[in-house]
Amino acid sequence: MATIKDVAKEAGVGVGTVSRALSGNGCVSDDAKSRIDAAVKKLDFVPNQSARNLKTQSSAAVAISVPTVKHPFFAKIIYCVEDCLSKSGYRLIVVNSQDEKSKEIKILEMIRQARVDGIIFITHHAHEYIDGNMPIVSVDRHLGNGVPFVTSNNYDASRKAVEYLIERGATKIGCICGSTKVESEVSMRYKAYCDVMEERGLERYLEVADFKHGEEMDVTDRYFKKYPDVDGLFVGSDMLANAAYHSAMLLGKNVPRDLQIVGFDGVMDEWCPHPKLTTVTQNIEAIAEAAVTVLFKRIRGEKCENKTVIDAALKIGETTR
Amino acid sequence: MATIKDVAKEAGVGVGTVSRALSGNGCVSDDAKSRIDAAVKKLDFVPNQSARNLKTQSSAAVAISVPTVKHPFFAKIIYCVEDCLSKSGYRLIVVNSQDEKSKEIKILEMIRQARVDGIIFITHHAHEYIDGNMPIVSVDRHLGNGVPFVTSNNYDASRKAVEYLIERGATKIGCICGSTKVESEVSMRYKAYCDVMEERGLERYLEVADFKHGEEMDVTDRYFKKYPDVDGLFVGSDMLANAAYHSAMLLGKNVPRDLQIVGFDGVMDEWCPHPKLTTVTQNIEAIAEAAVTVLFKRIRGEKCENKTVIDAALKIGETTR
DNA sequence: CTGTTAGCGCCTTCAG
DNA sequence: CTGAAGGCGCTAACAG
Repeated sequence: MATIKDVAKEAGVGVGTVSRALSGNGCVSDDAKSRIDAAVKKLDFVPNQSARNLKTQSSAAVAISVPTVKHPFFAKIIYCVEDCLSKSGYRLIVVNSQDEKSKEIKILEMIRQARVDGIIFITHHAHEYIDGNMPIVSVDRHLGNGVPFVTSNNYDASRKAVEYLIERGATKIGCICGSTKVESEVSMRYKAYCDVMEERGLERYLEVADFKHGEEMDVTDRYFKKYPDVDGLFVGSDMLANAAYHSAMLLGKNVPRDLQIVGFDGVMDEWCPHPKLTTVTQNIEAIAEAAVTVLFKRIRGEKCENKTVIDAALKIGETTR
Repeated sequence: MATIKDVAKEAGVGVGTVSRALSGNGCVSDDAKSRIDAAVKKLDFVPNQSARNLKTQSSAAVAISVPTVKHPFFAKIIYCVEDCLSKSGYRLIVVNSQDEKSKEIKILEMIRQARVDGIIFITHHAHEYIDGNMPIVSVDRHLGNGVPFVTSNNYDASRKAVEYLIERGATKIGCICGSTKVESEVSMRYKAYCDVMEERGLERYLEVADFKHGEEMDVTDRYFKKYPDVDGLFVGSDMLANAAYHSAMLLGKNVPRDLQIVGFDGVMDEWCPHPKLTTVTQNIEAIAEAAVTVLFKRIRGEKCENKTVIDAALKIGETTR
């Protein structure tokens, strides 16, 4: 495999000139440049990234840690982040933490091993010793210690969702959300529900459920047993909303006639063509882009906003009237 | 940040000894070892992976290229591959080719830049200049030139699926499959259907559709318009089978009473809790594990089997009687 | 068993 | 604008 030295010899110049020509840092005469290009082509030269990394103390790679890729929301985040990074010549290393703290700690190690320049960290755990000085950004979670994060405007969007149910004539409005172990913007979703209910003097039918991926329909079945006659339901995620739809249908409820459902995320439509949920659609492309932008700032050591909010919009589907 | 040199000085030994102690190659006295351990701890030393990579000409990283992570099958493959690799201390770089050949070519470049030790390549395109000497393995695709690949026993499993429909009383049995641009094991799915139909002297209602992710229901709607009275349907993927289910239901067909459906993949249940498809379940954990095993052999330059077949089993759900 | 040494391939001053 | 030279941090071969 040819090295920069071979190219230099072939082109009849010094290695420094080749390096400058290839990296674009510093000036090189057109004459030298064209001879170098020819030599590169002739020798089929490709710069060795490891050597570059060692010298520049960076890796042109970013890691993302998610509980599991096997979840539509995370899959889409990863898709968008990768798309964004590849445009800047960066690579994305994906790690499934499987919600295990020990695996997440390994990921944190990667920063120190110079295997990655930064980390996008989506976790349910608290990590004491990470702080805002490290090249880390989170999504939807407060990792604390000044770690910047990107999130949708969960509270406002959720209020709109609940108010929409009222507007469409629902009178007994319930809410199901997943619980979160760390302080998360996601909890704003049921907070908004509670606030709206309180303001309107309406009774609450709230369930904050602790469940695993795959147990969604158990949760919704249980909910309908407990509150059989709600006619409006705001659900904290589309996976759960989809489960609620099927639970309700199997119980003989007609959606949206007997029960209207509004979800949150806007990711299910890619996987399940039916039903088309009325749902708060997060702008995941924008979230990913913002996360990458903030992360790059952190990598360069620049100051950056601690919290970035991306607008989410209510999208009307077939589960409301 | 401490280097191996600092550790050596602190421990009062040479750098070679430290290197041997840390990597485990070569013998080190217990005395030296304990002093080195202490120094490592005191200095909070972490070996620099870039330097290691440069020296060893490897990266302890593998890349996987898929059309999109936003597909349950690929998401699960990635999940399993990552799990497998992380146990061997390897990292996984994920690339969405978005079905674009140009992006795939970039990925191939990564190998040469020594950024990755190997590639798991899942593509719809032909790449002329890759061959069995490169550390590449594919899934379900014949990349040709001796590139090894891992696949389910598509043909046999599909035959069983079609025969199961017959067994359950279906008489007008149709089949919908996605088309593939390269020679792919996936085409065995409709080949099996055709063979069974032929052997039994039954008429075929086959549609090999060329469509994009997201257009599934267009395909199935069209299919039912063309063949309104099939009462058994073998579908080449779960995404499509799910779409067929919803298409049929919206047309007033009762599944499984009027129409029985068998899918292929076994991945939808994680994303959509309903309906529980009767489907040929691929053993993706085993596929991923085999792909990694074969890839490691290729990386070490060992000979390996060109084709690895993993058993897929028919799983009975609620879309057959 | 151990210290020393010579690079891995590249980038980046530094004189010219 | 350019060539030469000195590392980046680590491993592996070598002579003790």
